[in-house]
Amino acid sequence: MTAAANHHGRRTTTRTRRLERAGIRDVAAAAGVSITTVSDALNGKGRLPDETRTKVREVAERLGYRPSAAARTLRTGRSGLIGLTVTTYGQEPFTFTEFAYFAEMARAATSAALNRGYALVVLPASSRHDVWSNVALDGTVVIDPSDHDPMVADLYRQGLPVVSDGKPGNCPVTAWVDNDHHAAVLGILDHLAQAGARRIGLLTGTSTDTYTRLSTEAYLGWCRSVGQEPLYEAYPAHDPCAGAVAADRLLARPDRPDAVYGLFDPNGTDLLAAARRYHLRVPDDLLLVCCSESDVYATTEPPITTLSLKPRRIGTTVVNLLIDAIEGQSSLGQTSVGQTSVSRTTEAGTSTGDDSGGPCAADQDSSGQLMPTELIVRRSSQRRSPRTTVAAPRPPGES
Amino acid sequence: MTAAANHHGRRTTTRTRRLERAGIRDVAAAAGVSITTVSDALNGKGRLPDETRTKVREVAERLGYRPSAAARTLRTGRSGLIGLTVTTYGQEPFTFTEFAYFAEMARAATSAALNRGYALVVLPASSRHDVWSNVALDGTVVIDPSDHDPMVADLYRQGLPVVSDGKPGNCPVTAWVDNDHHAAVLGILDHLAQAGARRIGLLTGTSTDTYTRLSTEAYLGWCRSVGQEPLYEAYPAHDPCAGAVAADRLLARPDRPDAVYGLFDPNGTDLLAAARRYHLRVPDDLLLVCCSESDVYATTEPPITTLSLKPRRIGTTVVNLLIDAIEGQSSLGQTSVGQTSVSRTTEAGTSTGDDSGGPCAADQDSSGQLMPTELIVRRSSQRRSPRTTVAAPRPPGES
DNA sequence: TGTTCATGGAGAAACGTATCTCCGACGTTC
DNA sequence: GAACGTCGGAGATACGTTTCTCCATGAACA
Repeated sequence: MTAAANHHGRRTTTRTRRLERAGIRDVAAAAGVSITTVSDALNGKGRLPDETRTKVREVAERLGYRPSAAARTLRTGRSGLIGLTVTTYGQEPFTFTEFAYFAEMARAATSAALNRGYALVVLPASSRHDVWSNVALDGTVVIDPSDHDPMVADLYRQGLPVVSDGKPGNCPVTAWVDNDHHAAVLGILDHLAQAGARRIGLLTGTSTDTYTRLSTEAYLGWCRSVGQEPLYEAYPAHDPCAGAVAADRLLARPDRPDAVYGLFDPNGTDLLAAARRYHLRVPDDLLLVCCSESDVYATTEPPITTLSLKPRRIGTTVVNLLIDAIEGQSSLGQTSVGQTSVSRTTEAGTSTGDDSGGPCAADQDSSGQLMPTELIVRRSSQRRSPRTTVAAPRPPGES
Repeated sequence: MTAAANHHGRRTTTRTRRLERAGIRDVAAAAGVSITTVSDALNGKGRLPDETRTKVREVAERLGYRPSAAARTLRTGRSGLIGLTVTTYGQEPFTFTEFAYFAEMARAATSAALNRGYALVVLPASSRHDVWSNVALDGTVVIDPSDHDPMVADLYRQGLPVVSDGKPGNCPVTAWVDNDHHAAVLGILDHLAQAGARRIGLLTGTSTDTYTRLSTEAYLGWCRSVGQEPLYEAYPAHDPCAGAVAADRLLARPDRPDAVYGLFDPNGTDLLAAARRYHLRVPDDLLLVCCSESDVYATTEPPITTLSLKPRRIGTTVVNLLIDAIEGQSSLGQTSVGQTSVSRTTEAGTSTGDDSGGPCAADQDSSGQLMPTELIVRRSSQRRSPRTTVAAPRPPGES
């Protein structure tokens, strides 16, 4: 009678396991129903009376039944896992300069994924091929892919959705999200000019990623348009010491700028230290802005104006876009980003066009979103009234 | 002849797929060998002549064959995935105060896992049950588990190895790693006393995690042993503003301390700001130390002495311990941590003892490792010669 | 009394791999 | 020339699900 024994002849060694984890068969046997019924009851499918459902659930609970994720994945083709790929310098998983940005972004991405029932697995681009080809991914988020990124290409070729943070150079992606770096830099330069800057310098990087390239181009374009000689120093952004040196060089020039924008997180500190060395008062002699997600710049002396790329917003958007693609909802325009205001939307597409032959996802265009940035104005870029954008609750007794 | 057609009668609809990804069967058919041979050739198992191996590999490459991770996991019971669980405050995946610590630790853990062929999946403890029960994990790293953590208990009950960062309170784990918080605090207090401190204050937290508890206890014990009245302020560490307020309160006391140790990362900044408000010079009027992984304290004015918990070392050790457990190498003592010097090793065991009945891993004791910390001495805690431990290359022209 | 439906549920076929078992063929050796 | 070890590889099974198909049963209806 116990329907357990005659499972179609399979599982002849019924005795020898029994120690192992309970499977769906065991639940079915214990509940006196079929496997189908258990599956349906637990997953809320099929047509079953409530009593059957609750009974099956009880039995499953009692046996401590946990469905095998591997089996489910094998059957359904969905793993509920999305990759978070990050470019690397040297051995380390994430880049130094993008540290705060990345951490915030990853945090938001994790939250967003979780909210929709997915988990994130971190896969540095430099990891051994066998590692990330060994995990069943439903899709991948790529942070700042390099041109012709082999990993991205391989993933895409497998038919997996790929969404990138940072407008992709030359690799095909399902969608991308990026800040409006051009507008951001122009905004900062205008802000500095309005504060009285006559000669604005730039601290930039030597790498060829999108962020560095677009920002530098925007700066050069602005210089042309207002007729200012470009004043910039470029350094390898992944080297923390090189930043301090470059900042020093920039302020040591005979044609010293009276305002500087630094593209990378530590630049504020670097520039402040350099200014101190040359006895330049900030903001009186030198206006300062840098791009950073760190709030230490709220408490430096003086507090430094920063550009925030809003990594949380980016992370959330990227993940939601990816999951939309995974679940086949190509519902453009309702990204459910919350209160995000998208400043502008352009179309990208794999402009090379010839080898569009991705096995799947070939029907929807590779589209992108530009997200706005936020300038947090502090004393370092203002010569008059120190009016801050973010009104932090100030403890009493401030001088 | 083409052995493809008669696969035992299965796959009757051979025509209809063909669009999908190539499976091992397709490779076998194309290479004119059996599935077994393909599997063996690709995995370097079995007895096969080299020519067969290379031929199979060529065919597999040509077809773009990627083994199904899900199927492999189902068959072998190994997913190559390890969970990284982190406690949460509110909605966010990781805690605010542990931010830099966590980021560094996670980074090292990711590297270490990758080096051994595993990938990390981030699973906040607050995530929906269905999410993390839906991913096939080989084991889990838990950061600072709370007492009787239900998630940890559930994982452990499933027979999964669990290694915790932070000595676990009351939940059973396979192994744990923690800093020697007691020794660290005593070291700092001695250091401050040696620098001339007479009344050392503490900025601590109100939460009950191991770190906060052990550190506070060490402080209180030290006070007793030297006969000093305890001077401390506790605040909810997850609230960034509360830290600034608590720092202010501590320095506003009538029995104001002449040295303070802050347990959390932002405390250095908080205390510096508070000292400025009260016109206290650091280090002349007030000695300062805080626990932080951030290098911003190298460039504050003055630079602040910090205690580093060496999160990279912890992350590496934790992951290696976990993978050792997963792979059944209960080889204690050869953790392959690299150049790490373990200061002391104690034995913990699930001291409650009664329900040791984890289905697996029951043979090896739940053992722990204490790792040393590092005090990075800077100006804020020295009244005489500013001799730093880390000799950062200083740019020329420093005043 | 037969026909139709809705209900509740059982059977069995995949999903794609790893691996255990076994088999033929080909030297070797006594 | 028969027993035997080794090489190279094929067959088949199991991993634990989901899901498609289909069958009873009883009620409603003509």
